[in-house]
Amino acid sequence: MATIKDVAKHAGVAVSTVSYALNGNSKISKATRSKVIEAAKYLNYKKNGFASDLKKQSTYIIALILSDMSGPYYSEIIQGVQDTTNEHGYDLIACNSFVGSPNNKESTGIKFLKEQRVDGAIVMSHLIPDEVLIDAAQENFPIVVLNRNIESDHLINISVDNIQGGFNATKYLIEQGHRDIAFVGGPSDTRDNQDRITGFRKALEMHGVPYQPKWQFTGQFNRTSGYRLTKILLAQQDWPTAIFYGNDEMAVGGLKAFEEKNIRVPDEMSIIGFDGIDLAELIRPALTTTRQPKYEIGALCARFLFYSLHGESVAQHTNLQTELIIRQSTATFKHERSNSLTLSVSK
Amino acid sequence: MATIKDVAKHAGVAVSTVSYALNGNSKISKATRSKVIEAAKYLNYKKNGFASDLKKQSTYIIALILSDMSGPYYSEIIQGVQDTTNEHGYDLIACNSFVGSPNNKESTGIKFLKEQRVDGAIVMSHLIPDEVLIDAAQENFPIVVLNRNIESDHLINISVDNIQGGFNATKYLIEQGHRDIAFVGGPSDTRDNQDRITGFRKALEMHGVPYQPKWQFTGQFNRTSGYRLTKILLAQQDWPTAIFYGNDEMAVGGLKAFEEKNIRVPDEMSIIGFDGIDLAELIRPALTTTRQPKYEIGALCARFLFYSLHGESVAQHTNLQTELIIRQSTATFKHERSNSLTLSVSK
DNA sequence: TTGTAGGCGTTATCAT
DNA sequence: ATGATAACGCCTACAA
Repeated sequence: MATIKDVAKHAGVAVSTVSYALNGNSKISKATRSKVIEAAKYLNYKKNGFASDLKKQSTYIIALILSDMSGPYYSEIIQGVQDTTNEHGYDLIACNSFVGSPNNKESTGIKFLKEQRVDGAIVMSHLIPDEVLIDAAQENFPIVVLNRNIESDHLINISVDNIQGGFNATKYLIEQGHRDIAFVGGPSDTRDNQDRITGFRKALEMHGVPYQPKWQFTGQFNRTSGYRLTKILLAQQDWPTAIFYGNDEMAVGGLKAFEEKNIRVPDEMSIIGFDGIDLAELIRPALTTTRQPKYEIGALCARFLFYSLHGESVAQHTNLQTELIIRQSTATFKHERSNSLTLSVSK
Repeated sequence: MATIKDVAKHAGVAVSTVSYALNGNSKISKATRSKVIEAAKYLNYKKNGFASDLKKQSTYIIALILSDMSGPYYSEIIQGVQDTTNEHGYDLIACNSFVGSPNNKESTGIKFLKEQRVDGAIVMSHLIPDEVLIDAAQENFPIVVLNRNIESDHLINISVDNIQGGFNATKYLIEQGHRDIAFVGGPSDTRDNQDRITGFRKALEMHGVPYQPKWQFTGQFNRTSGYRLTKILLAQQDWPTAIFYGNDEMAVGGLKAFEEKNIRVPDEMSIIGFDGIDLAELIRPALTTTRQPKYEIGALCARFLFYSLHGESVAQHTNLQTELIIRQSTATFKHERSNSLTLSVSK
């Protein structure tokens, strides 16, 4: 690999001259510049990014840390981050934070955070422990975290009001006449899920509907898990008349389980999701859900990061509201259904 | 930011001792090591990744360069790349290659490629010019490219047989009795699209079905474009009985257009997509499509990159086959339909 | 077992 | 306008 020195030698000029010429400094004469450029081309010279970063102490890159780069949920959020990052002339890289390697290596996300290989980070994954974030965040290395609650300098919290979202969704179900409502959710150690449950139970309580532990399920935030848990639920003796799924993906999985059992949604069972992913409106029946302002979340995370990077002060906590979107997967509860359900169980 | 020197000073040892201690070199005594670790913790020392990379001349990171990180199409491919990368103990970062910045800056992808900020790259975006790839690829910097055909050292081509895929899909449509088949595709300057058209026309020709330029449409590989082009197609006087969409997303967009016009798929119109994304089987009617082995593509790209990185020889070109998946969006052509269509046009 | 010192490839300061 | 040179922070012979 040719270095700047080689180019200098080849062009018969000093190293510094090459650096100036290649970086477009105006004090280099036209003749020298073209001589340098030619030599660089001839030697197939490419600047070494690390050396440059090391010297300059900044990269103009920010990292987006996800729990799994391949998830569909992030799609729209990434769009928001991407656009904003671009607007500000920064580069964006995404890395994941899962720990799957055999050698028990740290995840890429943690590595980037610890070694400060970027100018700042947006963390959307819960797989990064709070302490790592707290001691990575610095004056010149701000971090934006989604859906947490960390009180620390240079750490900016952006959250979605999952409690309110869970509350409204449940309230809607109750208003539709449902009193037997199951909650089929994601991992119990994630704040998102906890908050949605909190909202769920709050709504139940406020409307005098008893909470039934037998109808609370815990799994993963994906389709397969939604499918499996629904099958388990259906294997139980008595069924709810409505199900609140922890997210849309789980609801889609649930839908498949109902299809297989020939249970009609929403006539025999109302279901509601969470997130408002694209798929929710494309599937049939179109899914009633709680929309998170995903693009805005992404854009806001990036904006706040840049504000902080530029020394402007930013609110430590920002809470975004959700919106209930009523589609075709929910219906008002009509009493007769209860029987038909019991019937289909017994056969 | 504390450096290794500060830690050395604080711990009362030499710089090299700190380096050894922190990197787990066995020749450091236990006492010294813990002294060093404590000092590091106290000063909140973090190794500077760039300095380290600069010295070591390798990063154990590979870059995945996409045209747009937020696209749903890549989801499964990324999974494959991710798993394989992990298996090999490398880190993976994703960056995009679109040029949207105001200052006409190079895309992040190109920057990473040129400055070799990683140990190797997988390029899935057509926004990176061939020449950039050709002169970025080096002995110690292999590049795997998807769906191109570049003959150059250290450049590994992995392609999906889009011609065969397009051919089989079209053949199937013809076998179902269709003779009036439209092609609603993506950008005409992408190889994927060109190849699918080639396959399409080859099948037409081979079965003696005339090719109709009026039924060939060019747009973008996304839902909106599929929707719009379909509306345009429907605004034309005569309709085909089947449509071959350039990809599944476009077909989904088309489906919406049909729904709006109350045209029943597949009874009145057969449609077929390409790719085999998740959505294709979830939507109603479930989409007949040509499945690309997406996970395998991702995994293979990563594997080949590592082989090359480890000095093993790799085939310069690999061609992966597709598979036709017949679902509910296609039906055999029955003659009467032709009339009912003309009827619905006139009203 | 620990310390010294040179160098990775750039950039930026200061002379010339 | 150009050149010499000292950092940037880390790693690693080699010496002690």
